[in-house]
Amino acid sequence: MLPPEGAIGPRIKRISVCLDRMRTRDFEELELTSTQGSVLGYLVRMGDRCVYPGDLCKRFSLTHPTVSGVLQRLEAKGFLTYGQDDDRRKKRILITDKALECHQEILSRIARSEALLTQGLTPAQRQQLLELLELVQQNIQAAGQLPCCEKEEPHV
Amino acid sequence: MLPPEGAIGPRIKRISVCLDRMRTRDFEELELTSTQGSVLGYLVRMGDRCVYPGDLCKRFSLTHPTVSGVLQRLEAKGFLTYGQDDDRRKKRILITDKALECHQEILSRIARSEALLTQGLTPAQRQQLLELLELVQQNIQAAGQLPCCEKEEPHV
DNA sequence: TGATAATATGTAGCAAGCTACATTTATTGA
DNA sequence: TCAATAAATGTAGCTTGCTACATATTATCA
Repeated sequence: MLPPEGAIGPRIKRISVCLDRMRTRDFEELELTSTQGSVLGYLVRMGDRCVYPGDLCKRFSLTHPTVSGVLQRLEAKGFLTYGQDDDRRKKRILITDKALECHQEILSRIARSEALLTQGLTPAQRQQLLELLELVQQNIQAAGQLPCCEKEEPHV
Repeated sequence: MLPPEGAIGPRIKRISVCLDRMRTRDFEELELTSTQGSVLGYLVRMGDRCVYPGDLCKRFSLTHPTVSGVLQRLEAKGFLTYGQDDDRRKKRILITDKALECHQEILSRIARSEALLTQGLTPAQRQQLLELLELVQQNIQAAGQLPCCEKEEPHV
């Protein structure tokens, strides 16, 4: 029975929540939240390559209703549009000029928050942290922690 | 401009979200969510010591409206009551028999998720990760990332 | 003492997670 | 070919975060 002081889980949760709070404040002047900034930043970095909502689910380990909501809010604010694709089950995502205009701001704010996070760590420590987090992530994903409603239940 | 693969922030966020999802499923048979389990587990471990909502804010780095909501739902499900204190601004939290009955289950589920998280890591790696996360947390808190509405704005 | 400030909590309303269910389109196999 | 399955997304309703605002009580100090 580990005392909470020595527990990894609560510490990760705290950092995640604080980081989201900080980033949402930092993104405020762009009319974006932390999550919206992350998604839009990813779309910007992907450039011309087609991105579908399902890709965002995998990329961010989120369920499709979550991604759906974020995309709807980004569309409502004019940062992207949501079109049809050849495969009409899919929706092709296109970022707008408004998004392109502020894309440098988005990327630099993302980079800034990332830099603040690992401030004072040596490059070796940073690398170590990254590798340890990868192991932790694998542990969770090995435990079958994909979103419940996304799981395929193969027919008998 | 770090590529997302090498970024610490997104990785921490992903792990945090996946962990919450996993724990909420694991807590399902106890009629608790991940957050509710964490809070109730803390209260159980505190035993007779007085705990107030404000203490939970500090403990979990959450704002008071968030804590308020969690406590209200725990009270609605009969896991605790919410009384008056000598200092009538404060509300004293008392866990009920229902909570005491399942407290072993709660604590063992918390321990189980913690164990899964660091499965396969050596004790040294685990310790390293903990220390690195502490540094990261200090970086965030040094950046003044306490909840905005909790901040005292000293009068001129 | 009594006004002002600080402390502790509550409520409203929003974003972002989730599950469960529904819908539409593609794919597959007898 | 066409029924059944899979895939991709949407919606409803919940919890958990947040900010902003409101309220009640205690503490402070001129």
